[in-house]
Formats: sequence, structure tokens, C-alpha cells
Amino acid sequence: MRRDSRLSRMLHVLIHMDRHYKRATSETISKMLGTNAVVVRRTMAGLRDFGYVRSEQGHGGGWELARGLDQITLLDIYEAIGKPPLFAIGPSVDQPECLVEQAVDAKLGDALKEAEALLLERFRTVTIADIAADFDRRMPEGQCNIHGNIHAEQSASS
Amino acid sequence: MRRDSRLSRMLHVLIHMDRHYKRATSETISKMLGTNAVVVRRTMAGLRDFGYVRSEQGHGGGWELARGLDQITLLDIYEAIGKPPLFAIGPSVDQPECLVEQAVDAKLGDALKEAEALLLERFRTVTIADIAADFDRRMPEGQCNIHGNIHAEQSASS
DNA sequence: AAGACACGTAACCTATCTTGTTACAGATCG
DNA sequence: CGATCTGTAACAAGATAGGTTACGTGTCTT
Repeated sequence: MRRDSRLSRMLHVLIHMDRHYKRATSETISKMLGTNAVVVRRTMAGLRDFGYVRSEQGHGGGWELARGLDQITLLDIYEAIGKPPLFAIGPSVDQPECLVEQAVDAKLGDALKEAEALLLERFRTVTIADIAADFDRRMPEGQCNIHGNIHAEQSASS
Repeated sequence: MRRDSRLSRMLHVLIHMDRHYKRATSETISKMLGTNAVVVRRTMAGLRDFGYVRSEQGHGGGWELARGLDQITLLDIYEAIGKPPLFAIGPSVDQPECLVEQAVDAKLGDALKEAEALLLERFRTVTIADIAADFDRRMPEGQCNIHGNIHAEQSASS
């Protein structure tokens, strides 16, 4: 494993749900993300618990958005997936006895806290709708040809 | 594995080398860090390649500082240990075909780049001597009683 | 009521990366 | 020559995201 990509993946799928699907199954979403339906359910469970999506069991079930993308920030999703660690570096022990080590970790921790505050502030002020708007500027037709095959499957089966 | 602690560890040991050792063996340093001599040599090799420390082989050998702590920044050490990844989150693939995914990763990447720039700027402007000064403010006597046993061993054997 | 469909979840494996450990070769000093 | 150290290679351990299989449960269609 390299880096935690759950935030990126969830943003990706939420935009597609808003644009192309009224309701999508875990299987459909998993093909879109290039992964497995169980992984999708596992990750989306957090979003459901926070009320950003709904899931329905049984025949004709699947996932759907529970609110508009302009009502969901990146911070919301980050929290919904369980606030995974942001940084890959840090101290070697949590509470070092050595005072030199404490001074090192304090200084390092200050810098990390500043960077984290900046990052979370960006997450807080950007909605998923903002990202969708960025996409529209790149591709004004509002089409994503990459997942077209999946769209076709979905249209054919419904 | 949890988080990369090499930066923290190297800062820690460099301050001790400046304060308590003219020359320290990997074994001595490893006890200080609570790790293994091979791990020490492995990590310090980068610092040696960048000219921040010197190593001498053979009897009476070991490690010593090659310049003053006010001449070494946190960024220097970060680079000397190989610029490990700073963030634990990121996109799922490097070059996604889907334009929605590209828009997501671009927005996320902007926030991460901002945070990274801030973090590296802090690293660039803080010297290890600054951290040592912080330590002096915490413990004016200039003593670190935690590694006292190691200091004693070192004094006894030299 | 039966069966297909889809989520919910546990259990286990895989990949990746830092760290830990063992083993050994080479250099240096007494 | 022998003790002491660094320099490395090789491999195991630990942690975590992600992938996979299996099975239970709810729900709609026929």
C-alpha cells in the first residue's frame, strides 16, 4: 500500500452519483473506481452514517446522495471516512522521556500542526460542488467518456 | 509500521552529539534512540553523504558532527534522509483517465501542495540550534538526565 | 412463497514501507 | 594478530490500506 486514497475516491464517486446515477450499486461503483464492491461498501458506510448518502438493500437497491454536493465539504468526507492520519512523518514515540527529544518533537509538532490547520481549513471551505465546477471548466459538455461503458450498462439494465 | 520517525530521530541524536559526545559509536547512539546500531548506520549514512556528519571506521571510530548545529536546518536533514513522503493521503492512481477524477485530484493536490510548502518553509527556516535553544529554555542546566547512563558508560570507556 | 438482487460484515490475504535483526566483509588502532 | 567499528546485504516483524471470499439479511419481482 502506498497512500490512503479513500478521500479522493469518495469525492470521485459522489460527483458521478450526482451527475450520472440516480442510484448506483456497489458493483457499479466498484467498476468505476477500479476496485471491489466490498471495498466500496466498507468505505461508503462512513458516509452513510454521517448522512451524506443513503443505502437501500434488496432488489433495486443501491446508493444515492442524501444531500446536494454544495452541502458537502471535503472536510465532511474526511471526517466521515474516519479522519485517517494526514502525515506520514512524526515522532518515534508518543511521550518521550528525554527532554531533548521532547524539544525536537515539540518543534516538529508545531510545524506539522500549522500545516494540518492549513490543510483542514482548505478542506472546510471547499465543497464537492466546487470540484464539479472545476470539472465543467475542463469539459464543458458535462461528459466523462471514461466511464461511458458503465453508464451504458446502467442505462441498459434500468 | 506507523510513521516515519527518521527526521525526529536524527535531530534528537545530532543535538546529543553536539552536547555530550565528541565522537559516538552507532552502538551508543542506538541505545539513545532505543533501536539498533544497523538502523543508526543506515539512517546516518544519508547525513554523512550530505556532509553533516563524519564517520570513522575501525578501532576508536564512530560518528562526529561535521558542522555547527546553527548551520543545519530541518530541511537539510529531511533531504539528507531521502525526502520521504510527507503525507499519508493522496490519489488512488497517478494519472487517472477519468476527467472527474482528475478534477478531484487537482483540487486535493492544490491543498496538499499548499500545506507541503508551508511545512517545508518551516523546515527551511528552523535550524537544529533553534531546537537546542528551546531545550535550554526547558532545562536551563543543560543536562539531559535520561541518557545519563549512556553518558556515564561513554565517559568510563574513553 | 420462491428466487434474484443488493447491502452488511467477518475473515483472511496481499502489497508496501519503516524498523528490527543477523551475518559478514572491510578498515583501523594497539 | 586481535579487538573495535563502520558498511551492507538479506530477511523478518509490525502496521495499514486495499483486495477477495463467504455468508447473512433485507427487499422486490414473479
